Parts: sequence; structure tokens; C-alpha cells
Amino acid sequence: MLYRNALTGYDLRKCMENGVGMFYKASYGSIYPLLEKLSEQGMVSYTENTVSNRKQKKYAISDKGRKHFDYWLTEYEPSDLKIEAFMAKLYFCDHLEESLVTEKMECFCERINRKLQELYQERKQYLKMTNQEEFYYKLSTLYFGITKLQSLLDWCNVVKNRSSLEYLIMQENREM
Amino acid sequence: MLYRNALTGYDLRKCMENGVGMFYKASYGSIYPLLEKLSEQGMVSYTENTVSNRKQKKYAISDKGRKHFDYWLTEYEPSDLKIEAFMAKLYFCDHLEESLVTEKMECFCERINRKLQELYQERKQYLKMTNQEEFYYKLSTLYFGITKLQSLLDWCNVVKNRSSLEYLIMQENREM
DNA sequence: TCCCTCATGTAAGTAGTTACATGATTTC
DNA sequence: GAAATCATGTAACTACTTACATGAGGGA
Repeated sequence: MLYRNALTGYDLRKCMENGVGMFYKASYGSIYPLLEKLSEQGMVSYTENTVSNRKQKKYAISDKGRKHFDYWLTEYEPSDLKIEAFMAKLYFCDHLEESLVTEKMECFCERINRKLQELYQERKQYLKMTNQEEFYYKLSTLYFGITKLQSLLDWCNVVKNRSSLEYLIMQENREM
Repeated sequence: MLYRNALTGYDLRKCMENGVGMFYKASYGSIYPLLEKLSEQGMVSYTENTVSNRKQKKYAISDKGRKHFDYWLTEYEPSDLKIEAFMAKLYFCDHLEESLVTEKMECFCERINRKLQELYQERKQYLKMTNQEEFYYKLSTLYFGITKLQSLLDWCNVVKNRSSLEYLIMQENREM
């Protein structure tokens, strides 16, 4: 969030109320100590201002911080990667070269596909059973998992084809 | 997971490799201390067995435990309810009265709808801009959020109409 | 006057995970 | 005879959140 503008700890919190806040939120209890830590590491620096008698510390990212952030965006993801964590990163990828992001998305797609295949296997077990009604909500949550991953793959393809914008506008007809 | 059968701590971990594991997983470091705590509270009891020279503690739920669990399933959800947390609960609702679950789902739907309206507001801000291409991934993640919540509402309606099974079977054509 | 927003920060608590220690059985 | 599985458990650590403490400015 500091990549474009210098911000206070309070501003950072505000930023997480929408946008990336869909995927990641933090409290002051984690923001302020982290800013201090990042400052010690030379990732950020701050200037103390006084705006209409109110003191504030405005944090700006350093070159080192920028470099480290770009590394973090493109590094190989841990094997237990969560969808929300992936989205939180993708949200900040606009300044990266397109091919880097596409590669990242392809890795992600593969993992999602593997998970989906596991769920298909699980479904087979359920579909064999004769007393499916007894497990209606277990089946429903499995159905949820499958549709979620299927639509996620569809979404990946839309994004890769640079068609997100069209789809976003198209959907308008469903708004209330 | 103990609701139907008595299980060991090890078994519980195994159970989370599929099924509810889609939404919630725990490590031994949290399972064993929790089982002890639940035992002290009278929610579960255990019998020490020796199966082919291996010692094991098999945990069974008590009436008090069952009662408390049913309360937990139906209680009012905290305002910061996460979708995965809701699904984890729903997974264990098969033994409950249908009307109770339907009510719970209706509450859930309302909250999802409210979130969706917030995202529509956010979209309006983006669609006003002329330099949308600069925020392609921010727009893509917003598009992800919107489609996710829309398909979640569709899913809720399918589940409420008791049509999950049909849809689950229908989807077979997409399997690889 | 009261409440909301701006603004920084800490102490205590929550809810776990990771890595290790231990040891038997079973399968390749 | 090595590796995987069954089985229980703990200590150290991670990564936060919640609630509190403090205080100024602005609007109803």
C-alpha cells in the first residue's frame, strides 16, 4: 500500500476496509509493531509531521523495501497456499511485467486443478452410496467446493485473456 | 467427528484430510490438548485400549458434549463470520431439524447479500475511472469477489431447494 | 456537550503451528 | 532392514486480536 504513497499506520488500516480488505485485514496491534520492525530493517522510513496540531508518522517505502516486495510478489508459493492469500498478492501486481504474473497464475491454476481432482474422487465415494439423503449437507458442502474451484478456474482464464474488465461490466445486470 | 463414532486423536487428524478438511484443519499440537480440555469439561470421555500392543485413547462424546455441540451449530454467528467457518459448521448439520438449518442459511444469505452490495459500490468507483488498465489486477480481484459471492447466493438457493444432489450429479460432465 | 474521526502505541490474551521426543507395527 | 503408518504428547514459537491508555480536532 506504501508502493505509491507514503501513509500513516492509521491510513493503512483505512485502506483495508475495502479493496484488498476483501482478502486481508490487520489490526493496529499488528500494524504499528510491524512498521517499527520494517523501519529497523530499512524497508521503510518515516517522517514526523504535525498536521493541525495532530502528530503523525508518515511511512514511505525504500528502494530496498520495493525490491523485497517485488520479490515477495513473485516468489514461489508455499505448498499450503490459500486462495485468499493468492488474491491478496495478485491485488498488488499491477506494476509487474505481465508475463511474470501470467506465469504465477499458471502455477496457481495447476494447484487448483489438482485440488479439484481430489474433490471429484471424494464425490465418487458419495455417489456410490444409497443413503445420500442422510448426508445432504456434507454433499452440499462438497458441491460448494467443486463449483467454487471450477468457477475459480474459469476466472483464471478470463484474467489471463485480459477480459476481466468486459466481464465486470457485463455483470452489471445482476446488481440490485 | 465424534458425534457418530469414538475416535483417537490420530483418527481425528486423518478425518481432516478430506471432507471437512476443505474448510478446517488442525495439528496434533492443538488436537491433543483440546481433547484433554474437553475431557476435563465433561464434553468427552476416553477409554484406554491396547490394539496389537499399541496403546490408544479412544474418545467418545458425552450427552453434555452433544448438547453443547448442537448449541454451537445453531447459535447466532459473530458479525465477522467467514464463509469457510460457516461451511465447516454446515458440514455437521445433517442430524439437525431441517427448519433450523434453513433459518441459519437465510441469515447467512442476508449477510452475503450485504457484502455483495458493498462490492457493487466499489465497482462503481472503478468503472468511473478512465485509466482502468492500470488497475487490471485490482479490477480482476474485485471481479473475483463479485462472482464468488453471486455464485455463493446461487448455491444457497440450490441447497435450500434440496437440489444439491441433482446439481452434484449434473456437474459430472466437467470432470477430467 | 458529546460523539466521531484522527492518531499512536502497549499488555494481555488467543489460537493455534512446527519441530521434536518416543516407541510399536506393518508394509515394501 | 528401511520406510511408512499408528499413536501420544510437549516446548517453543508465530502471528496475530482485543482492549485499553492517551489525546487533539471537528461537527451536530
